Amino acid sequence: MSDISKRSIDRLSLYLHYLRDKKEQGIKDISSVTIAGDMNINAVTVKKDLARIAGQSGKPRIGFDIETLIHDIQTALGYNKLDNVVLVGVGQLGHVLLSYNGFAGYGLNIVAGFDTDQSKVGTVVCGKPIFHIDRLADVVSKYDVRMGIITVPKEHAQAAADCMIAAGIQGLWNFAPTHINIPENVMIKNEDLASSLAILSNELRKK
Amino acid sequence: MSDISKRSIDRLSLYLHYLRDKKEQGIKDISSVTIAGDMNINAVTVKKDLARIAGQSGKPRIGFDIETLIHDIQTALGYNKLDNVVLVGVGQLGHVLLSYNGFAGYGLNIVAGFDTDQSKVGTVVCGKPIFHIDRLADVVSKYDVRMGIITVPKEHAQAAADCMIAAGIQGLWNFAPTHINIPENVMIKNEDLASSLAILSNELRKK
DNA sequence: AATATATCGATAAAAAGATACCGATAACTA
DNA sequence: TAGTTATCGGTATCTTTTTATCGATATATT
Repeated sequence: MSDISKRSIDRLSLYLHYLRDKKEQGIKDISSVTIAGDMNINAVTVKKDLARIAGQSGKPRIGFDIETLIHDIQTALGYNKLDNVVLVGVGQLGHVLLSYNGFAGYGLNIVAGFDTDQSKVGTVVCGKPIFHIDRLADVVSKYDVRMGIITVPKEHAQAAADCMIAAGIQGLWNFAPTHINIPENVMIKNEDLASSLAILSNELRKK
Repeated sequence: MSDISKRSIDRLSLYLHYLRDKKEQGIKDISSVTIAGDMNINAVTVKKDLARIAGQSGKPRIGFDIETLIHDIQTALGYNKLDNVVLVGVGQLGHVLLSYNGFAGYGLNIVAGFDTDQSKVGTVVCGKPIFHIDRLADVVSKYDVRMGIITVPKEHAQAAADCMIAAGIQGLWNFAPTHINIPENVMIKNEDLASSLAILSNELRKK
């Protein structure tokens, strides 16, 4: 159940957006071929992706029940359970993420922000308290936090990561544009806007 | 030269961060095996990635000259030429991207922001003028813009994309969490934070 | 009720990507 | 100067992912 490829996860996420749109339009059922056509993805790929995660099996001449399918994808992507996470680095980007109310829809609950700047400590951003980094371990154990978001300047990214790992965090979501060393048992996902951009730019140049 | 795989581009971007760190530490040369070891990537993969884009060939027992390698990666990723882009949707996230000075280092120059909100039109964010969306086509043709960033609320994402495509933009970088329909000849890169998160969360669950 | 058709899901083939192996080469060492 | 060693780069293999093909099935149509 857990061995979904990264590309498949990426696509599932796209299907989800697409299906929610369709549902809002009042459409009840949809076929994999229709999805594939609208999204410019090979139909068999779509079928494979859906077959792996769908509880229902699609009906010939009808397709899949959209509502059930949305639920299945959400479950597969982990959006239906709630994970507590913390955020370290309450700068501009940190603010944006703290303020983004949509995360709950993705099974993510930011319990608190952390910083070393005393002028930020004690404030509240969008209902989330900002603590000094010293209190990280407390919060992590209290709220059973497994994931942490890094939005500090790149000079402090390694130190922030070390703090979080010491506090018991197992998964890092890194927005700082730098390489971070982590032990084997910790996962990291680098959110590198520049590389996304490079991919787009590269595709564009091919034309 | 242009047919670098997406995964390779992703990795090249990581190498770049890593190599810049090493350069700052005063290190002159580095071997692919060292890079691979530090980054937990297979050594052959690193060699292949570098071989494809490096102008120099690495020297036995020394490795690659870091400075040259950095330059080669930047060239391969398109960071050494400057592309003009526009941004549509001057909300919170739009502000962050407009304010981010690091883009220049990635060959990206945001020439202007666009919005429909009259209270925003005419203002300047971080040196970049905000225009009404009606003026998009003018700016695109004047500055030879090929790429556009979408940071509008998801309800308006399709309309924004249509505007940009009509204005002649060929590549879209979409931050709105929704599916966008585009013609065949236009490229789109969906920047889906939720799916990144799902990938991390999924890896975490495997353990 | 019988037939036609759209769709699914499974199996097979093809393509892409990652990994292993090995000879060649240039720097280090004695 | 000669031998040793670390590293590169190319070829071959293996794995993963995508795409193609085909029979089965449920729905719609006549």
